[in-house]
Amino acid sequence: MEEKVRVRFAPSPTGPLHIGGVRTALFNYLFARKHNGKFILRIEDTDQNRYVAGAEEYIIEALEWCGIAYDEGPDKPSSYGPYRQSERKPFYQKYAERLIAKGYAYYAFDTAEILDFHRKDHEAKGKTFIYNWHNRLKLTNSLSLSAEEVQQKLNAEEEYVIRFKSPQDKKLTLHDVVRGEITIDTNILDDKILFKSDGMPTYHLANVVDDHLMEISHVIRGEEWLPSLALHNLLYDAFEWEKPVFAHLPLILKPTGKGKLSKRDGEKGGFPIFPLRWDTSQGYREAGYFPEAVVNFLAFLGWNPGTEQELFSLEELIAAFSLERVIKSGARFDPEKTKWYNHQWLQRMPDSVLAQFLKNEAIPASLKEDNSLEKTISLIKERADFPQDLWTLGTYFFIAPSDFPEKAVKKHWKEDTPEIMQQIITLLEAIDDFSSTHVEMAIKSWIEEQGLSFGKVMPPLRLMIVGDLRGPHLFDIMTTLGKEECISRMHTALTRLP
RNA sequence: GGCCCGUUCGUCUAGGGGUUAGGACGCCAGGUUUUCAUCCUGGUAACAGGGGUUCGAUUCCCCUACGGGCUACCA
Repeated sequence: MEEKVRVRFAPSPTGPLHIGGVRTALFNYLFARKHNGKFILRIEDTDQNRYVAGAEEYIIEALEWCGIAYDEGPDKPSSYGPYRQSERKPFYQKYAERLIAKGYAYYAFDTAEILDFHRKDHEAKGKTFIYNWHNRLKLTNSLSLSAEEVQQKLNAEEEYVIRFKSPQDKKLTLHDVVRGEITIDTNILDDKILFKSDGMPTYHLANVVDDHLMEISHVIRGEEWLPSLALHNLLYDAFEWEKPVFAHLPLILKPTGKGKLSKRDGEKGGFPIFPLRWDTSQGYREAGYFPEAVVNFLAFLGWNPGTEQELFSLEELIAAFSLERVIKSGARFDPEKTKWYNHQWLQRMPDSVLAQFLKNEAIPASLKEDNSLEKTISLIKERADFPQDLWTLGTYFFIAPSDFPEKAVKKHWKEDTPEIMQQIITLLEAIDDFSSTHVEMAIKSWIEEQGLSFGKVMPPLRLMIVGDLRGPHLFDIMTTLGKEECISRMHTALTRLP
């Protein structure tokens, strides 16, 4: 019998979600769906100073665009709510005090200035200031002061924080699905602040309390949280709560250089870092990526199915996903490969969908009624990475060429070319069945009859029809354009070329 | 600095005591397309270093190096 799976994605609304965050959400989502569990969105807005307006909406919109649907969240309430930590304040106060009552936490009255002084002082001596067992009695807190003094300060409404009393001389064995066992000496832990002087909890308290209250079974989060795992374990033990299973995901690293992927890298490397536009940074959506492609390449950053299949729909990912196959080491982000994924997904899109894109985004209004759109797309989509490429790659299907590249003209437009093309026009005019194979047959046999070379005819013909030496099979283009248009283009070209 | 985590082609990765160390992206070459791109075929390229353990280590252990994270009244 499988335990009930409940997982959460818990972003902080301090700005737009970047693709690293989307990846974390995705893995949680995949895991939940795989095990018929619930996926929860929880907004961790306990830092009032860093709150950014619009960030929560952005997160929700981004997840929706990616197809990562959550079962519970700020806009999808259930009995486990509310789903914004700012709306859960009473819980944290209560549990922080419970910890104090049990002797696992204490009030501390040290000011930011005094702590800062200690830190700098230690640093100057080449040491590190850690607020914990070896100096907590020398500082101002409810362990060093008498009960009367503490009560006096509390009554006077002096500012205080609540700190966790980290144990001394203990070896902790922590468990992580991705990394196995991790051992920690509690003596190097500091007495982390659980409850801030502004009445809000810190991440550590809020996270553990909420995960418990929301009955989270698996905590799947980024590796940056690994150092906090000891504290979180200790907290669960102090509350006498059952711990969830932990899985720490490897970080996504910069394409080049040092460190984890950041907003700057996108600007530098010319690739999106956010799923959707934020301020002046365009997102994957605006850059022409399909959500399917984004999800696909994100899934392969830090995970793989162990088979050689690389193209996965969301449904296929759900079926294939497992935490055991998550990779331990950080993954360098490769913007080139994201293009390849998009190319692959574009090939899988129905022509009707791509046609709609062209209609909406690219084609000038005057040309929108062209009914050969889908046919055109089937001819050019295989060379496109992005929907917008369909327009740049196939403009000539809609607009007759007016310029002809000098280099190509010089190479292929000879003295006798106009005469030959004139005869081709005559030939085309006589063709009734203007299908690709038929036109091809007619022209090819004519070339042979005349004893001409293909090289003398085909390149200039392409030049006249397309306006360049590129594009799909010429006879397919001609059929799509139709007899009249082809002949008209040839006449135009004859007047403009020497 | 301290603590924790990690290290297979340039990149994402498979593998795992005995393998020609496999795939994908990129790059290069050939083929197809009398074009360009796509596509197909082929090629390039890796077990960080040093000690152990072992008949045998890329695989297990230790050390070093390197990389990453954390070290806030931020998450």
